[in-house]
Amino acid sequence: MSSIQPDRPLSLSQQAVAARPAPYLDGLNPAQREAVEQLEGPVLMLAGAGTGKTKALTTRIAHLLWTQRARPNEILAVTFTNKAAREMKDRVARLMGEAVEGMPWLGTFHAICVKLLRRHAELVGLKSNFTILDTDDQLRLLKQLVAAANIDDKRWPARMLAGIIDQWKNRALTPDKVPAADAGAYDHKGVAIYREYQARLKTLNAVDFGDLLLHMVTIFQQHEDVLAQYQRWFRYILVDEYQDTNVAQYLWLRLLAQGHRNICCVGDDDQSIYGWRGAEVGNILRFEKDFPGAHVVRLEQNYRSTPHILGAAAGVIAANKGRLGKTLWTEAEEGEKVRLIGHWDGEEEARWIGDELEAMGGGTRGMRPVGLNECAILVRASHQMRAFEDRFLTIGLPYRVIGGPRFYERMEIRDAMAYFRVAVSPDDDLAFERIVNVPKRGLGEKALQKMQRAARANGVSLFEGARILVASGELTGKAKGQLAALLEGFGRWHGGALAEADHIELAEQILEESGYTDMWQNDKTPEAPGRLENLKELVKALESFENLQGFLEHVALIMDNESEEEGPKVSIMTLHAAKGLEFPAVFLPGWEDGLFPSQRSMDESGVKGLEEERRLAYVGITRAEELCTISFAGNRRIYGQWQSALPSRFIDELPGEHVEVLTPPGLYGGGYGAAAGAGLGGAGGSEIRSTLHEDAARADGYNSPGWKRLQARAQVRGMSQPKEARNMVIDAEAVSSHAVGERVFHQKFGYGAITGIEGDKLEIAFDKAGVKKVVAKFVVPAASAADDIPF
DNA sequence: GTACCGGTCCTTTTT
DNA sequence: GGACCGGTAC
Repeated sequence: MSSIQPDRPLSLSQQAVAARPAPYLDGLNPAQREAVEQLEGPVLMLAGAGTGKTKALTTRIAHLLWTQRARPNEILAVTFTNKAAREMKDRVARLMGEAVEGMPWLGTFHAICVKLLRRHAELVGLKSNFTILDTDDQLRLLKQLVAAANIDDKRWPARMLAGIIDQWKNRALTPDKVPAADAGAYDHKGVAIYREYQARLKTLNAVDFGDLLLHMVTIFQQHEDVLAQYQRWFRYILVDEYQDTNVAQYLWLRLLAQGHRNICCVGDDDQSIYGWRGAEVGNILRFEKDFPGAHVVRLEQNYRSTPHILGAAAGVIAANKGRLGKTLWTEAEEGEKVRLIGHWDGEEEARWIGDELEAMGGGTRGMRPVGLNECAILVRASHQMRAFEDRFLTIGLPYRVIGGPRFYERMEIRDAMAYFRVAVSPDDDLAFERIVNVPKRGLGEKALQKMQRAARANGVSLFEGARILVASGELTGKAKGQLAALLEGFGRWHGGALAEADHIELAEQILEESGYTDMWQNDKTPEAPGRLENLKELVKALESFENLQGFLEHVALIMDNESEEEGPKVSIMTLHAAKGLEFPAVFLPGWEDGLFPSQRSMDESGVKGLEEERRLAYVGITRAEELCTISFAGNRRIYGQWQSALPSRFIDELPGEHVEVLTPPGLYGGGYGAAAGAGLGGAGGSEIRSTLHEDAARADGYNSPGWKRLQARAQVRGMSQPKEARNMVIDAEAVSSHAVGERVFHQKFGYGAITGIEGDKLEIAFDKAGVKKVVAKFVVPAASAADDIPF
C-alpha cells in the first residue's frame, strides 16, 4: 500500500529548537524526568492521581520531537476520550511553540482505527467509505435480526445481545473465535446472531464501534505486510489510561509495538473503574511480563491534594489486593481533615450539602471562600442526582450536570443527522428507516415492510425499494403521495450535497422542507422549544466544516458539544465522569452499603466487583484538592420504596487520623442513631465507627469536635441569615398576592407569567425555560426583581 | 396507525 | 418513581 505518505523534514525552526538544551525538562520532578527521558524500549509510567501524568506524557512527546527521534507523524499516541486527545494536542503544541505541525496519530483508539480502517477496509470486505453505526442503529439492526430469526425477543432482548456481542468484541473475538463455553452459555443463539449481525454489517458497508478495533486487529493478524508497515512507521507509541484498555486494544498495541518495543504506557491500576465495559486491569498488572526489561517509573508526588485527603484515600485503597502499589506524598500543608457526616435520609443530605455550598461561598471555618465553580458533588449512580437537582432548584442554587445525554444522543439531533445521512448517501438504510415516518407521514410498520420487501426482491437499498414501491402503485393514495414527496425531496437535497452547495443552507432547507422543524414547532410539550434550540445549535456546528459529509464523519466519533451558560455553578456528576478532574471542594454523598459499593456490582462480580467499587471510592476522594466531605443517609427512597441502609464499608476503611466526624448526637431526632447505630452497636472495630459510636453515646456530646464545628458553621451561616429572612417575607407576600396572569421572576428560570396556582405551587410559563411548577416562595413579582435575591 | 394502559426493570459509559 | 416496551382498544 502506498497510502502512507512520506513526511516533510523538520522545519528549520524545529531544528533550531532541537539543537538547544531542552528547557522544558527543568519543570519536572525526578520521576517525571525519568519518564520523559527514558525514550527507548518499553516504559510503564505508574502515575498516581494528581501526579502530573499528562505533563510527563506531553513532555515526553515534545522530547521525542525535539531530539528528532521522530517526526510528528511517526508518533502514535492513544487516548480513550476526545477530550483527553484534545488536551494532549494543546499541551504538546504549547510545549513546542508554533513550530510543530499537527500530530495526525494522536487521538482516541477509535479515531485512529477509523483512519487505518479506511485505508485497508477491503481486507475485511468493506468499502473505504463505510459508515459507523452508533448504539441506536446497532440495536435496531439486532432487533430486526432477532425478529427475522424467529427468536423469542423476551429471552433475547436486543439490548442484551448487543451487550454480549460488545463484550466479545472487547475481547477481540470474531464469531469464529468465540470459545465453545462462551457460546454455550448463550445457548449458541448469541453466536448465531453475532455471525448474522456481522454479515449484515458487511452488506450495509457499516461497522459498529467495537468493529473499529476488531477489524484492525484482524487485519494486523492476517496481513503481516500491513502490520510490518505500521510497525516501522510508528516509531514511538504512547498510551494514556492504560489500565482502561480492553483485550482488543491490548492486542492492537502489542502487535504494533512488537518490533521496536518503543511503547510507553501510562496508567494507574488504582483508578481502573471500567472493568464492566471490558477493561482489563490485568493488562497493566502484566506489563512487565509482556514487555520483559520494561522500565517502570512511579510518579508519586501529588500536586493536587492535602495530606489528609491523600491519607484517607490511601487508607481505603490499601484494602485492595494485588496492586502494583504506590505511595502518594505531597508537600502541601496539612489542611482540613476529610469530613464525615451521617443524615437521616437522602433529602436531608441534599439539604445539608446545599447549605454547605451556600456557606462556603462566604468562607467557613477559617477556610477561604470557595466558589460554586470550585465545588463538585460526585455520586455513584445518576439517579442520586435528582435529590440534589430538586433541592438546588428549590433554593435557587446554580448547578450543572455533567454527563447526561450528550448533545448528539438527543432524539432531535439524531433525527436531523439521519436526514443529513440520507441526503448524503441515499443508501443509508438505517438512517432512512429512522426518519421515513418522522414527522408522521402515514408510513407505518406496514408501509415500511412493503418497502423492505421491494428492496430485498430487487437487491437494492431501502431508498430504491421505496422508489420502486411508489412506481408500482402498490401503495394507496395518501401514503403514496407522502412517500413520493419525501423521495423527491431527498433527490433535490442529494443533488445539493453532490453539488457542494452551501451546506449550512442545505441543512436548513432539509429540516424545513421535510417538515421536521414544523413538527417541533407544532409540538406543545415543554421540551419542544429546547429541541428547536438544539437544532439551531446543530446547524451552527456545521459552520466549522466544509460540507455535510465531513460533518457526519466527524460527528460519528466526536461531538461533545456542551453549550455552557455563564456564571459559577456547582457540578454534579457520577464518579466515573469525574475521573481526571479535580475540584477544591468535593462532596461524596450516598456512602451506604448497597448503593456504594453497589450491591449489583458485588453480586455480579464478587470480590473483583467490590475492588472496582473501592477504586471508585479512591478516585472520588482523590478528586478533592482542599476539602472532601463524605456523607451517608440512614434512609433512602429507592424505586419509590423507603429503604434503610448501613454506612458504606468503605467508611470503615477511612483511617481515623484523617477524618473528622461531623455528625452531632441527637441532631436528627435520634434518627441517625437508629439507622446508623444499628450498624455500630457491635464491637465497633474501626476507629471511625468507635468515634461515631462515642458521639452517639455521649448524650451531652456538645464538646465533641463535630458538634463544635457544626455550631461554628451555624454561626457563619447566621450571617447569611438575612437572605433567608428576606425570602420568608417574600414568601408571605407571595402566597397572599400571586394571581394567574401575573408576571413573575425566578432566580433560575427568569421571567414568566403565572398560568396556574396549586396550594403553594405555581405553574408558570417562563419566557425562556418553558412551563414549570415552582414553589411560590422562590418567585417574586416581576417588578421587584430588580433588587435580585442574593443567593 | 395511533393512543392509552399495564407490566417490568432498574449502575457506572466512551467511542 | 418512572422510563420503556408490548399489547390491546379505538
